[in-house]
Amino acid sequence: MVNYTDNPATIKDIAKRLNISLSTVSRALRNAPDVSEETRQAVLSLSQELNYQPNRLALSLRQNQTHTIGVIIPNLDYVLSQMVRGIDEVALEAGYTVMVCQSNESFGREILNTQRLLESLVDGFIISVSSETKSFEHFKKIQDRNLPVVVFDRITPHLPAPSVRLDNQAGGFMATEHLIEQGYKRIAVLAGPDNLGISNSRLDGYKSALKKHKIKLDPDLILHCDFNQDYAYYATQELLAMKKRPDAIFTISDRMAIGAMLAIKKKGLQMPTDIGLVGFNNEPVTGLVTPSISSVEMPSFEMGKAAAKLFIETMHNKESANNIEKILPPKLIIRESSLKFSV
Amino acid sequence: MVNYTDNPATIKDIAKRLNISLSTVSRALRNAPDVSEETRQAVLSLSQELNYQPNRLALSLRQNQTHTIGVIIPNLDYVLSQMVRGIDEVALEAGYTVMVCQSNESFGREILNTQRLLESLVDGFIISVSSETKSFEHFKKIQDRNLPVVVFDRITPHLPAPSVRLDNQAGGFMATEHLIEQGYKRIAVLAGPDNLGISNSRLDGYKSALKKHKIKLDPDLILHCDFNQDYAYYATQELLAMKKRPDAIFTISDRMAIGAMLAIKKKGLQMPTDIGLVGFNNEPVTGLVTPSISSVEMPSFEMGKAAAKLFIETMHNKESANNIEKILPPKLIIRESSLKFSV
DNA sequence: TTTCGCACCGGCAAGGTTGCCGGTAAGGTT
DNA sequence: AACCTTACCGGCAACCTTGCCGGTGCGAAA
Repeated sequence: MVNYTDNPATIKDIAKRLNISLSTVSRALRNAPDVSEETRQAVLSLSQELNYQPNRLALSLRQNQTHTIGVIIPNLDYVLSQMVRGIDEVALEAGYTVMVCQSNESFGREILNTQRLLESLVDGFIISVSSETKSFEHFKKIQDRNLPVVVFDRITPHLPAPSVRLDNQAGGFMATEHLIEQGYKRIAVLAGPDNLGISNSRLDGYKSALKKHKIKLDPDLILHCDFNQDYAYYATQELLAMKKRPDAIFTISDRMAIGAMLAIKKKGLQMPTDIGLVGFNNEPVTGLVTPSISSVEMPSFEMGKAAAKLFIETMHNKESANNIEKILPPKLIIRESSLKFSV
Repeated sequence: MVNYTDNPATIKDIAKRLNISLSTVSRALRNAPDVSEETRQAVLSLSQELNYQPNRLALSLRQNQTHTIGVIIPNLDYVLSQMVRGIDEVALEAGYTVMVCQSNESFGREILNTQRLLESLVDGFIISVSSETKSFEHFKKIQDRNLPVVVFDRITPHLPAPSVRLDNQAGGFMATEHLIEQGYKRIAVLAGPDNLGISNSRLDGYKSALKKHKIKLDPDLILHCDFNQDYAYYATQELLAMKKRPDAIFTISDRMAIGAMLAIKKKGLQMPTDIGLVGFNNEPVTGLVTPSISSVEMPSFEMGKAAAKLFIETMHNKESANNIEKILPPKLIIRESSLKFSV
């Protein structure tokens, strides 16, 4: 016996066919009490026969929640793809659907995205902010509506919320200390935009490694540039043109490391002998280029899972979890670009 | 003057405050006729003051459409990320929101995803099928409900629907012909799983290039393996261990090209002199490794946009557009791995 | 016999929006 | 004076589901 109508069956159809009320059918389907075993069985079997599926729209309208999470991310590069996969994984498990919006690192687009997701009545947000973002008014709207927010990866003090992030300082520290231990003396940094916490933390790690090893900080060796291969290329050319050029470069991302590598090669310098290089993120490409590039690995997939888990927790007890901050450890992957001596 | 309640304002609130009926407010907001200019202005200004935003849930329930597109893709690698960005772009413009689900190349997961998206009452689907998928029952459910479907990239005759794809045969052809013109005689292919149309088309292109240049097809030179770097690595080792080993390899994806490259290097052979190599997709990594790898470029971002546009069209006149098939041209990017003579 | 408790069930309203229809008043037409 | 048009507006139902409350009938206890 099949569905009689084109439209999906509703509770009403079942009620009519069984000559009982809507309420009873509803109760039967939800395993609520106040239904005799007999009618429950009848309802259940008929609902199967009609291939009944509850209408999520009506349910959401009634219960005022959509079981949907809005995810805003700056792009879909390697790292973020992994994170999204992690979020997806956990969300699916918990019965949530995910709406992913890319801001493309654009402030205006990010505003538009939040707008759209708010209109879609998502139950909350998981956010990694765009590098362009310096004002946070659009996110306040979210919290005004009392919706849970979890920030991850790129966090910022301007958006207080439970967060999941890498221990970026530790990452910067281990990259720098590694270079120091390999005998490099003048270590430059290609940092990101200076409003980006993620970049500044890695920079802090760099600084504290220098401090620990009693190396004087040279401000000329710190360059802020866009999170981008081309900018890094030009910035590196500048670095290499200095009178006392650096003998190692730590870049805040692998994209930038690639840019640096290209500039170094163009200049005719050899890694690791003439100059050392360490990147960040451990994208697969770092292991494939020649020389292979050392990089700080972050557990992206795990971070995504952690963010989604934290979101679900925050969802379930809104107040308590407000100051939670999950910090995951990085791991240095040493490759040819920085390995003067074997370890 | 601010919102008086915690909850977002509804049409009801406006009606009450202005002492008019819900219907009138609704009409005023939708710029429908039958509203005096005076009351319309009153409604509009009050709705701004209260920061009224229509409740999409109620709207969707009423109008039986959610303005949401379900997107199912096998993963979020470089190419698919670009495509998703293209889809996003067009969908946003057209007032649609996108729900992206990754099947992770898993058949079971793909079923689950369609299930979930159907429950979410998406207005239709944009699909690129998993490589594992050999049965298509789960997609039939979609078409049973008369929802529009557009397939892209990985299309299959088992799922008839308007489609957007690369001219894969042309891609395979130009890659192969290029190798032939460079003087390679024994050209091997690393193909994907043999149920994957995308792979078979590229293979067809390979075959017709051989035919055109009167080169006998050697079945031993065609290897099917998983779409995956490691498998390609082992497959290439096999190829290189043959008595009469191939002097060029065309791989159906860049991932596989990387695997092949590693195997070639391990064996101590030189590209392009000892052996030529051409990949597919033109992922950025192909331009960064040494030697850089020639690859067939596909306009991923444009394909995503085209898919979304086609979806919207299909949406608007359900019947007519059923047999549309948009085919985009590939472009060969020649790099060191296959360039014996300059062009 | 009355009262109570229990097991089961139905009606109504609400959630926010729109489509359809009917209604009113003012003005114009025959 | 009777009728029609026009411009505007409100009521009701529907989309689908659930929560609350108010039943009904029956057996058991007082």
